[in-house]
Amino acid sequence: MNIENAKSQMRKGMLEYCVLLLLKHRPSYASDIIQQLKQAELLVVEGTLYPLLTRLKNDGLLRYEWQESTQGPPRKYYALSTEGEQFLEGLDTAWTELSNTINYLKTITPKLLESK
Amino acid sequence: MNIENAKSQMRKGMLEYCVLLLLKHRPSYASDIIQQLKQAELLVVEGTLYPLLTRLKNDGLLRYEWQESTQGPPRKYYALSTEGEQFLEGLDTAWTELSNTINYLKTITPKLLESK
DNA sequence: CTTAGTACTTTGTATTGCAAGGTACTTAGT
DNA sequence: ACTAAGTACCTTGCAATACAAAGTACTAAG
Repeated sequence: MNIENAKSQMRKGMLEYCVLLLLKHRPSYASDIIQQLKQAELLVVEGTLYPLLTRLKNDGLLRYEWQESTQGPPRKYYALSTEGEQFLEGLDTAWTELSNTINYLKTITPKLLESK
Repeated sequence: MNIENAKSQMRKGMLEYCVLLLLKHRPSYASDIIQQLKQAELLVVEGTLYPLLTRLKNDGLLRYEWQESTQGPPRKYYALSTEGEQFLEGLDTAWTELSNTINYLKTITPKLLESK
């Protein structure tokens, strides 16, 4: 067990939320999403993102359309469906609840954190 | 894909963090931990927690000692090791970073949230 | 026509949450 | 004694998913 593995585990589930947040902002294609998440300091790789996008599309939360690129092969631009927007609202709630829970747990153990 | 599964995925990785936070507060045994997390509205079941505690112990992050109970069988009280405390600090950092990332992603998409 | 760049996809592995079932100790009732 | 109920710990099998690695395909430049 190392801290990197723990971070990776923390990202689990959050990735789905982050990707939907980004796509709500604007439709994007996979490589673009990876770059945007990188800017937000969330490292994701292709082998993670492509299956995730396919899953979300198969669940009806996303749709996509091909668009020509001025450079290189065509791109698959993903965007939220109506159902995807509703789902995202559910995730917003879940995130708020989880965030509150953890902050609550942190408040009951402030002593040791300050004693450093 | 349903929202419950998504929530479950979100909890992944966070559970480890939450359990360590609780054990920093005070040494506890498994059933007690489940009750405490329930109070914090984080539902965890035995089949999840016992393997997790065993993992953390095998990784040297926790230690335990048996204690007699006035009612029922003896209990395994888990507590953080020195290494566990350091690990927890790493998770604190990871949590803060992840939290900041998501809040940042939320700030770039405020429009649609307000348009409801 | 080869090379580099970009983009999409798939396969195999490891981790881990969870449902379900099992073991064992203690106490109370018959 | 024996049984039932309560508490606590543990294990097995399955499903979801992050990730590394390797593969396919299109475009542009030399």
